[in-house]
Order: sequence, then C-alpha cells, then structure tokens
Amino acid sequence: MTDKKQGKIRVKSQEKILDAALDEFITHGYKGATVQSIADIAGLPKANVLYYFKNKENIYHAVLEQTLDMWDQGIGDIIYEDGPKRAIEKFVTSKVRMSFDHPKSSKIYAMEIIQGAQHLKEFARTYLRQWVREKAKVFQQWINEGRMANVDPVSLIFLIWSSTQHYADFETQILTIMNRADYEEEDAEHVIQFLTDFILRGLAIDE
Amino acid sequence: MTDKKQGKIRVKSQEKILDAALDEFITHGYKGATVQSIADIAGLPKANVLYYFKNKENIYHAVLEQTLDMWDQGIGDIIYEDGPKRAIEKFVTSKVRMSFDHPKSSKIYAMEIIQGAQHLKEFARTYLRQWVREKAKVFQQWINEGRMANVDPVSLIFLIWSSTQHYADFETQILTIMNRADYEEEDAEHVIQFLTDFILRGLAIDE
DNA sequence: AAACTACCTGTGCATTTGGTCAGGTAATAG
DNA sequence: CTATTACCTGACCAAATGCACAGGTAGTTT
Repeated sequence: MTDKKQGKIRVKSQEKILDAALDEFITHGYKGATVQSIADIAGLPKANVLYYFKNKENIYHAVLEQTLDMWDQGIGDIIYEDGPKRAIEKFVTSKVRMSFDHPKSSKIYAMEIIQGAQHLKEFARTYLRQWVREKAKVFQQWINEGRMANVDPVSLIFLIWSSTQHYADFETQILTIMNRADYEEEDAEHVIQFLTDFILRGLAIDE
Repeated sequence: MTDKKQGKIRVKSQEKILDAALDEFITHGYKGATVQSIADIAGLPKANVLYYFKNKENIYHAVLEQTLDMWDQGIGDIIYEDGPKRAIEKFVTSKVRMSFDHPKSSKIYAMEIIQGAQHLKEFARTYLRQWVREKAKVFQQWINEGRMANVDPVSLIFLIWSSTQHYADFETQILTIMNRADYEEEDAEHVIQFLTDFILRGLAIDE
C-alpha cells in the first residue's frame, strides 16, 4: 500500500510522454520533432513534459532506451544446442513477430541508423558487433559440421535481419501494395512460414 | 553552341542545391532540414537557394523526383524470356549495385516510407502496386511451369528488395559491425554472389 | 549601346522553437 | 495541523526559421 504511491503519477505521465514521443520522433525525426507536439499528443502542457524530462534530447534518449530494451528482450537467441533448423525457426519467428507486434520500435531504430546512428554509435560498436561475431561463430560451427550450406554467416545474419524487419519498417509500402489497411493475424504466420521455409532451403537444411 | 547557354548557371546551381538537399534531408528529415543548412552545404546564400526553388517543399519534391528517376532507371527488369535463373541474377545484381553506388537514394526513399510515405502515397498506389503485380505474375508462370519452387511471389519480391536495399539503408550499421570505414569494390561483388546463390537455392533453381 | 532577361543577395519579419521560471496546488509525513 | 515534498503550468524569452522583397549585377539579344 505504502509501496511507492508517490511515483504513480510520475510513471503514468512518463509513459504517456514516451508513447507520444515515439510517434512524433518516427514521423518527424529528432530535429523535426517538437516538444509542443509531443505534449499535444500526450495531452499535457508543454511545461509538464519538460518537468519530467529536462529537454528534448532527454526524451529521445528515453525513447531509444525503451526501444533497445524491447529489442533485447524480444529477440530469440541463436544457440548451438538448438541445431541449425530449430535455431533458424526460432530466430526468424521472433523477429517477424517483433516486426508485426512492435513496428514502431523497429522504425525509430531504422531511422536512427539511416540518419547516421548519431545516438547509437556506441551501442553498435560494442553490443551489436559482439552479438554478430558470436552468432556468426555458431553458424560457422554448423557449417564445419556439414549441417548447413557453406555460406558467409555474417551475410546470412544481415539477410535475416533485413527480410524480417522489412515488414515493420516498410509497413506502409507493403500495405499499400497489397491494398490493405492493416496487417492481420494470419499475415505474420504467412511471413514466418515463407521466410523459414525459404531460408532453410537456402541453407540446404532438411533434417 | 547557342544550345542553351543561358541555363548553364541555372543547371549547375540546381545540381549543387539538390546534392546538398539530399544530404540535409537524409540526416534531418523533411521537417528537421533547414533551407539555411542546405544553402551552407551548397555554398550559396540562402536567398539564392530560394531563387531557384520557391520553397522548402519544392526542393524536397525535386530531390524525391530525382530519386525515383534513378530507381526507375537502375532497376533491372524481370522479364519472362530471361527465365528464372537469369532474371534473378540480373535483378539482384542491379539492386545490389544500386545500393552500393547510390545509397543516398535508397535512404531518403526508406525514410519517406518509414515516416508514412506522405509524399509518395500516389507513387506507391499506382506505379509500385502495378509493378509488383506484373512481376508476381511472371514468377507465377515459372512456378506453374515447374521451373522454380512454389513460393508466394509477392513475399519473394519483398525478400529481394529488403535484403538488397539493406546494404544501402543500414550502411552505417553494417560498416560499424564489420569495423570498416567504407565499402570497397569487392564488397558489392561478395554480396551479389551470396544473395544470388542463396536465393536461387531457396527457389530450387539449378538449371 | 540600349533593352531585356537571368541571376544574385542583404535585410526584414512574422512565426515557431527549446527551454526557464515564478508562482502555484495537491499530497504526504511527522 | 504543519512542514515538506511532488506535481503543475501560464507567461516569458532569445534564437532560429521560412520566406518575401527590393535593389542590385552580369550576360545576351537586337
């Protein structure tokens, strides 16, 4: 009861602000986003937004942090013990699900990278690079054991990333081409099916 | 000689402005870009920029148009007569080359789509949709003739788009991960090799 | 050389922006 | 009930922005 009642409003307001900011930053980029607009979307006075977050950059950092957390959390790992078939299935599935369930996260991330990754240089240099190296090693092991085709593991990782994230980042284009207003449940399943089949075949994995 | 000497300065200046604008729009988005900054990059006074292009939106439209022209021009077609193998090879090759040679074009295009395609809705609705339908039909024919695996042609097109454009849009991330400053000649060739091999295998095309 | 057109740009201005701040109210603790 | 803290916000401001415009210069045509 005494828990932390004090922070209740704080948490609620911050959530509203971050949600609003996510939309604003996606549609207008960092420089184009305005605190006033974020405040309007959140339904709060600008001064209140700046009461919780010292300045615009602060808001942006908070949004990015939230996004990276989600990335971290939602990404199925690639572990040796699973073997190539199961690992690919798990990874592709979780990436596609992420794209359909949280397209906004994928979008700001993509914008950040396209614009030069000013705010993510460090993340990419340390965390990401490490991650790719580790997973590439796992793929290489499977290749050495003759359990999958001999392809460049790093290129393979890029292919999986791009083909799965595409459904989040290019959502607008895909929907327009398919003449639809929104994704539906079955769409994600269809994409998962297509991509896993395709990639497994591309890697000559039957098992 | 009398050709059109009058327009010489005009053309030169406009080129400088559009080049500058491309950079500015990529790094700051439409709203975040400023005419002053474009002028600075182009090495011209702001008033001169606005002499050639009425206003900011005008500049942006010109940049987008230029980009779409390049897209149109640089994209190898997918034609039935080539057969699946040759067609995939040609298409993937030209898409990858575009990504490595003109990453900026791919980038503003990507930004536009991510931000909701406000300025490209019409293009996507008419031109793109048509293009995808036509090409999907060609793939379907090959499938019916048993010349490639029975996959959803539209998903296939998305996979090729995403996996090739990735090298342009996510250039920064890829370079950082590979701990490199720039792409080199051989990189494009390596990617072309990897993707064509992989996709042909994924489509069960040997021939 | 006169007339005409393309090219150029400093100055000005209304508007928008990020951010401060003083002066509050509500909630909680002692 | 009092003191302390968390929460809230209208009003303000300096800086930046998109853009109009007037008053030019350079080049071309006749």
